[in-house]
Amino acid sequence: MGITKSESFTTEQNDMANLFKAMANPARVAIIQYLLKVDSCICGDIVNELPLAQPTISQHLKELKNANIIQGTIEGKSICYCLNKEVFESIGRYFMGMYIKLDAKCC
Amino acid sequence: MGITKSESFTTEQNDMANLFKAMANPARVAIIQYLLKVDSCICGDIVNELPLAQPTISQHLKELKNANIIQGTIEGKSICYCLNKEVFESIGRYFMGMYIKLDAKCC
DNA sequence: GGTTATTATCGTAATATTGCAATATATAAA
DNA sequence: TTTATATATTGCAATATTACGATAATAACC
Repeated sequence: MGITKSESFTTEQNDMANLFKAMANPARVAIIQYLLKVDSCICGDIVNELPLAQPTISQHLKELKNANIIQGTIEGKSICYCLNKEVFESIGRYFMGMYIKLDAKCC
Repeated sequence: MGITKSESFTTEQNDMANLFKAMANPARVAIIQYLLKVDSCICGDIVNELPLAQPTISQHLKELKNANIIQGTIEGKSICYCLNKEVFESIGRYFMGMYIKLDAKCC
């Protein structure tokens, strides 16, 4: 179908899936990496950094914002974007927690 | 289009995006959580655990295998699945690394 | 007011994903 | 060899995603 049976799964499972979905695109990975590289707010030069048209990037930024991965504040006629530190901490803990729990008692 | 311009991005960016894509579905999140919960190899009762048809689950397992998130070994007439510990460690480190790098010098 | 620069939205085409019924394959047991 | 059980593959319909041109909205500047 292309329709995921979200109602069959827990809210937590759907939330995790949506968070991963927000990062499941190379353009959005590139945006995140760029924001990490400059290590500060970026006011309006993301479009020049990526090989995609402006509406496309605007759409990707919107999805990252919806997922709470970045935040944008209006600054004059441009918008300043930066990464949401807490999200990365919680994702990191999620995976490190899994790693620690896993005993690798595998076949 | 629905087609991502993969060729415009680095191999690393595409690899990360593909890894997230493999986890960007509640059914696949549920499979991972189930394998984590039982904390051992599961030989053939995944289909009974999820509210999806057998071909659908088979397909999800295939995608998780392709992403190297799980591995499956044939055991008689069923297949034993378990999580790939290293993947979770490296994803965890990736995010914790981002968290540490981020100075939160945000607007 | 008008102009310019920046970002957002709309509409749409191309492609991808999801889910399942039907069927195929594989292995064990009888 | 036949039968039962477990998993994979195929084919397809419904829906989602990606990208972009055209256009709108917003805000600074003159």
